[in-house]
Amino acid sequence: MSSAPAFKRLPRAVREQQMLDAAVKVFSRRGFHHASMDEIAEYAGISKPMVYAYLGTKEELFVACLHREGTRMMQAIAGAAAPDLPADVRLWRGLRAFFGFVGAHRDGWAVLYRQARGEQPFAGELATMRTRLVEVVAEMLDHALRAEGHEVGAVDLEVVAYALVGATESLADWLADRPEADPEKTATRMMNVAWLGAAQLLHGVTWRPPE
Amino acid sequence: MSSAPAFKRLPRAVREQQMLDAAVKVFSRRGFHHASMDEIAEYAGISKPMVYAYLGTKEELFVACLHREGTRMMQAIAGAAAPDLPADVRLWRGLRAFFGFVGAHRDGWAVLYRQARGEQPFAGELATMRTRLVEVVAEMLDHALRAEGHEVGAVDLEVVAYALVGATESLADWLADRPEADPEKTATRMMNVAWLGAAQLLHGVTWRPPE
Amino acid sequence: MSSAPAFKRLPRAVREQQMLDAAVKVFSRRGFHHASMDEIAEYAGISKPMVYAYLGTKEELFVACLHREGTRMMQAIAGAAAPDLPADVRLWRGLRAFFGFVGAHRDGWAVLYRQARGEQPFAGELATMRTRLVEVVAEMLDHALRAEGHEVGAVDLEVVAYALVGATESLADWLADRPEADPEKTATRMMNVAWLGAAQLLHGVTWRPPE
Amino acid sequence: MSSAPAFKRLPRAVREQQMLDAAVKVFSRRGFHHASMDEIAEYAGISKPMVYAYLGTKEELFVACLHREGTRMMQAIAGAAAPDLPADVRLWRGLRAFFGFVGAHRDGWAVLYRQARGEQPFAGELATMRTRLVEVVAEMLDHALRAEGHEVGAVDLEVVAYALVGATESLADWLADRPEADPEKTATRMMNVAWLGAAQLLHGVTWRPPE
DNA sequence: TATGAATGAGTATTCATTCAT
DNA sequence: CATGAATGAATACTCATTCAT
Repeated sequence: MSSAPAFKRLPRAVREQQMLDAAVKVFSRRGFHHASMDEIAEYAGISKPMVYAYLGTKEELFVACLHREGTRMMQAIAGAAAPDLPADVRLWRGLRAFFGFVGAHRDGWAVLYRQARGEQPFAGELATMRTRLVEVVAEMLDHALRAEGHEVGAVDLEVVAYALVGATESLADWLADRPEADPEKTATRMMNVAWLGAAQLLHGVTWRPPE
Repeated sequence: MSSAPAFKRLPRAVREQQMLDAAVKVFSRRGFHHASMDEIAEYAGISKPMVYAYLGTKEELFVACLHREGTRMMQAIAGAAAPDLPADVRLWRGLRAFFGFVGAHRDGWAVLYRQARGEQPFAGELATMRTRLVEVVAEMLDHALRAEGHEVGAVDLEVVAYALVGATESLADWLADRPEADPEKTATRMMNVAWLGAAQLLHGVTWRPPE
Repeated sequence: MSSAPAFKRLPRAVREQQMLDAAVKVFSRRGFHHASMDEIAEYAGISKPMVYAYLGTKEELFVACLHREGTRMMQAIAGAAAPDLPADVRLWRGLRAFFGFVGAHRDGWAVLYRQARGEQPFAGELATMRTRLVEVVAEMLDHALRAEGHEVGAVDLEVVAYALVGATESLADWLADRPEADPEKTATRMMNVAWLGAAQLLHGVTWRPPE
Repeated sequence: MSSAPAFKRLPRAVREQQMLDAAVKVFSRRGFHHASMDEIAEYAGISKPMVYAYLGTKEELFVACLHREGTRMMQAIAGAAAPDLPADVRLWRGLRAFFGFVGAHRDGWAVLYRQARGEQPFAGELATMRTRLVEVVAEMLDHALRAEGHEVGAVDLEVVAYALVGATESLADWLADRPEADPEKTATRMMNVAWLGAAQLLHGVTWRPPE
């Protein structure tokens, strides 16, 4: 008698998470534009006005999804790569955590992120997220380079970090599209590309355009 | 009566190019979904039914744009990287051509491509395009590796090529967003990342996950 | 065979008038907010997108109605009150034309106007229309006053004109709500109030329509 | 524990007045349709269900506002124009009180009234209010006419009263829209129009407020 | 009494797409 | 070949109103 159907009149915080869960699912499946607020609400087992009341417009909802998933991912990475480890170990653990996360949430961050890149309204949120990633990577590289006695311009560092992040994103896509692929192996491959390249840079080896 | 204005009744091929020009502009500016067929037709100075008659539905039109721009880009690269050159030179020339192209057409391929990545309907076309790129890169690497006496699994090669392509795409975005940036310098940076990494691989150096 | 159903594929100008007719009817019946674009379109025998294509948003449509009806009314008045007549004759003819118009279009201008007064978005259009009326009246009064050697401040004139216009509007409402009432008689009564004033009436002075 | 904040659990009558205050403010600012019950409740510092419990639906709430403000206005007028004074003095005092009231509550009665005129659901309430005004005016005129030995038909009287009320409403709007305007002056102008009529004004006759 | 949670129903607006001429 | 006219279908968003606690 006292345990009435537990899914009615839930507190706001709970409902918000349910809605975000549903939204992530639907946005992932359909894409931002083909996802309808109706479907999201229905999927969340709630009526549309609640979604608007709690999470705002469709764009805001998408940003909220992106934000939550992005934060989770960053936490996964941060939890894996302690800042007092050597750069290569940090990079490896970070990559492993990243690909592990992407592999474990194949309809989460990677898909939303991919979609957001095509839409101007999300440029701001995206820039923020990518900047956080790039900063982490750049800081890692910078750290290592200084330890070896090298100095690199900020722009150079940023660009290299961008390249690494891009490569990683690309492999994340590759992984997200291949359910049978192994995240750990993918991370290893990425590490090969990233680190063997970076290691050279660390030792002062630089490629120059011919002539 | 008989001397009608010279810009009417153009041959079909010319008209199509005009439409594609308009479509590329509008898709770039607004994004796929926010671009309206009305605007595209108006921008092309033609009526909407003509667009449909010549180039089909909106999706087909977008694919046509993507295709044309992609082909142009591939040609620019192919024209720069002759297959009989050494791998590093080919890679460098290819990258330089690529970034030069992206820099010169800042509202062309890179933007369309970025948008297409978020939309499922274009997955096929995209896969085709990326595959062509990946194949070129993979073939380049394979060539070089065999010359050095190494053998690499197909999947590994594909993944590394993916990573390189992803890194390159990422820097293309970086470049497309920064009008003041120099394509050639960006190409050099990318080459540093790609080649110094790849070169190690060529020499059989491989990174292994610890323990 | 050649006289196909005449109400298809009509030229724009015709359709626009049909739409305006329908919109005036529906807005009058339901009021601005309770009128739905659906109903207007259906009433006009056309699909909704056409309404948007030709007349714009709901607000713009309402303004267009207001404008058309207002212009018609002003023309009716202007056609009746030639500027070279004495002020009282002009006033009388103007009033008669006005009430005649309102009486003849009981779901037209007066109703729309009444509705518009309550909604802020129409303040601009309303001000314009009322200003035109007030100007006509004020000019008439000023004309007459100067002829008598008097001079009155602009504000005073404006206020008096406002009062007259207000009184007239009020009677227009009164008339619009009473199908059985006689416009001409109403005009006469208004003329009495406006021209003679209550005090005169109290003393048994009464204005009579000429001949 | 027992000394709860003193502004909770107020007696019903007080709460109702608070709500009405809030509602009048919001309705005035936004207009009937654009005002939301949410905003009203928030503005009143109370939850929505309370508003419904105390004052009923949105329409009923609006009517209640209209009613309260109208009653206040009528009291202001009635308090100023004692029935044993001569007609012109009563009219003058009534007008002065009316414009004074409108000027002092620029977001009260006049605005609500203006809005109500456009909406059919309020026709009844409006008619009642206007009728009360018209009756007062008509009675005043009738009184005076009989004193002078004249007799006028009921309809004529009603129409004249309507015209006067309409003129007054119009000037009330004029005043409500012009924060810098002086209510007393406006009343004087109205009195001139009402009492003397345009013809008198043309001949230089002017009414002056007594004393 | 008082409220946070919840919703049904309605509506403006847009857009790809197709006839009829 | 070329176009103005026309529409079906979809969708974001709002709001008055009511339960369950």
